[in-house]
Amino acid sequence: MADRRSATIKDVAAAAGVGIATVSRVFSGTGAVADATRERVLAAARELDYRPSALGRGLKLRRSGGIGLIVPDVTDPFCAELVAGVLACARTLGGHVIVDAAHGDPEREAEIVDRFVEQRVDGIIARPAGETADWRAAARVCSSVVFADRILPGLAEIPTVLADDAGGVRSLAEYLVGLGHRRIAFLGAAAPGGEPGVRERAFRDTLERLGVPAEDDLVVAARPARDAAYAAAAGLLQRRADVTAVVAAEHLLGEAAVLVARELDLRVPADVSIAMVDDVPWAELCDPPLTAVARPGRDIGYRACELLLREPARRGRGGPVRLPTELVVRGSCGALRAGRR
Amino acid sequence: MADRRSATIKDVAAAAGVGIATVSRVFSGTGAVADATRERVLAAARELDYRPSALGRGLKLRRSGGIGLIVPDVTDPFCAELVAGVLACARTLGGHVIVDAAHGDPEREAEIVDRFVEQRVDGIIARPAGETADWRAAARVCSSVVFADRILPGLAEIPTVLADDAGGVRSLAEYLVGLGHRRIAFLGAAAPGGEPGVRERAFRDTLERLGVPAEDDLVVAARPARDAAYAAAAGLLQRRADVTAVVAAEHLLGEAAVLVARELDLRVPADVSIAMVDDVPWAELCDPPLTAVARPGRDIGYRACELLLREPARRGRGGPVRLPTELVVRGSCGALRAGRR
DNA sequence: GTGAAAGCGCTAACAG
DNA sequence: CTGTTAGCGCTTTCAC
Repeated sequence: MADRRSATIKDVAAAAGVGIATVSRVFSGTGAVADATRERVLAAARELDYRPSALGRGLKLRRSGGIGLIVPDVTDPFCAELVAGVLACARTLGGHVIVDAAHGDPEREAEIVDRFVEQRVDGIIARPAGETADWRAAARVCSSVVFADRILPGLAEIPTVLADDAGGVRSLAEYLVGLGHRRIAFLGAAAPGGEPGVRERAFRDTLERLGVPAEDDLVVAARPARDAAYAAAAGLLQRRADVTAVVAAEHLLGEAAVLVARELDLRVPADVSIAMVDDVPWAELCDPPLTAVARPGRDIGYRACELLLREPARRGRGGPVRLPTELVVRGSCGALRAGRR
Repeated sequence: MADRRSATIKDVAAAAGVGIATVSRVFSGTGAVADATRERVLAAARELDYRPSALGRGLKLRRSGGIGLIVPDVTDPFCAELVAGVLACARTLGGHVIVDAAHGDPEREAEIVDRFVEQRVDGIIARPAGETADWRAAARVCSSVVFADRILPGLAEIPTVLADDAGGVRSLAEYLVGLGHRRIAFLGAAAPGGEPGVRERAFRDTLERLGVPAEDDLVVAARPARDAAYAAAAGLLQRRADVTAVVAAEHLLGEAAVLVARELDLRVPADVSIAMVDDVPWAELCDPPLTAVARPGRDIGYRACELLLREPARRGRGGPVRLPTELVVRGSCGALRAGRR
């Protein structure tokens, strides 16, 4: 009880009067051990407060049993869901998760990957910031890699789990057009958030398909930061007072739109309809509650982890896994009536 | 390049024509190595794509260089901030962070602690769910423990970093009384969120000090879940139509209050003022924007990590570290006018 | 400065 | 069924 350092397998073996291999068998669940012996070992272990060392085991097995997870920012609601999904899956599969945030910086991301490799993680899940990190080497040397929520152009061979962002934006656009809107603006992310350009392309394609002009002037891109988002939204709404609806490609942009509309004394949805991608928890707290496309962050994380740990075979076959989104209609979009604004 | 298994220190030593000890010295920064030799080693390592194994090093050093972090739920905004703070600090100190969520379940928490001990983490930071886990053993056997945002009655000797919740609630109460409110309700958490009862006590004390009656009937407790929070808020506001202000002890309760007020067609703040603890990102998106007490989640995490890794000496001395909160006044509280409601 | 050797705690043959 | 043995990759005396 007052041992300076914790008991080892050797101590337990001695105390139980067995060989260390037997103790190992008891704790690793490998091989067969007589019930009586097992009891004796367990008793000795309990007595000594023995904890098998994952370090020793890991060294022998040359894997740590952990997985590395890289997200841009753990405080982003979507990322947090992603993390939660990975944790949930890892738990059922008996692995632990090392988490780190790259904050969109490819250099930093590369460092994190390096560190994960040193830790000999069993695999890495990342919402990648860029191609600086040596993903291929990471996947090859000691672990496999799965991307989540973002596909990297040059690394198509890395298995990936995505939300069907295109489908989400499409349903948003169809919904607004269905309400009668014709001058619909799109607030997109400049540095890609999701497959680069996918959302914007889906927006344009859908409008075109429905015979609504997608004016270039109504499609703006902002850096994914609070101030930039606000600036973009304000610029748009002031420049084009005739827009009747805006689609925001991510929650920061949606928030900016709400704030700007309030600032400009535009009523939502009477003066302008607002809808966005990402059904953050506060969407229903807004007044009016915000119509949004829910992306399954948790499922993406869970699935990515499953892919990594459980289905190494199926990885990457047939392109990225794409999970469905869901349009959640609330009160922030209204039917267009003639003569508005 | 096509090695089946990654290069070891031995491979590098051979390739560089030196002993493994020298390679070790180069990579661990220990001891002195001639510049020429170092270059040779580095070159060989680069050639072989060598990554020192944290497993081997950890085994030798009997510590993994990582820390374990336990929160109730990574998707909770406050917890997410806490995690971000720990990550930030760990990064500067060169450690990695294993994260897991206990979801308020002491059993699960105990399992996580066990697992962390097996991993031989250098320390554990927890927003503890309960006393089931053997915190003392964890602190003794192989790592130290620091609590964050919650103090455990029976474990006062564990160093702890807290927000000044009492101060936060006090400022909220003072603010509302200052606006003229006299019938102020308190929505508290039944299962403790923060030091048990601290917020409620601060609320009652403050009112009393200011000569305002704190009616028991106006102080209600809800389980920290969405539905329970809503039920509690609805019950309160319907039962006592005469309350003019409500203080919510955490963001779930504040949100519930907002929703219920809207449901009941109460205008905020004209009919009822609402303020809450926890300045979540969407507080300013509400209409009207919510007055709230900001708790420094990130700082708490950072400080806890610092305490764990950098200042083992100062730990626990002089009671818990208590970080200040800040009252953020927005538009959800108004001055009481005679004859309201 | 540098190398040889002895483990750190554990698992996996291989004998018995 | 169980014990013995040989490492897994690294750090660290201790000589040279």
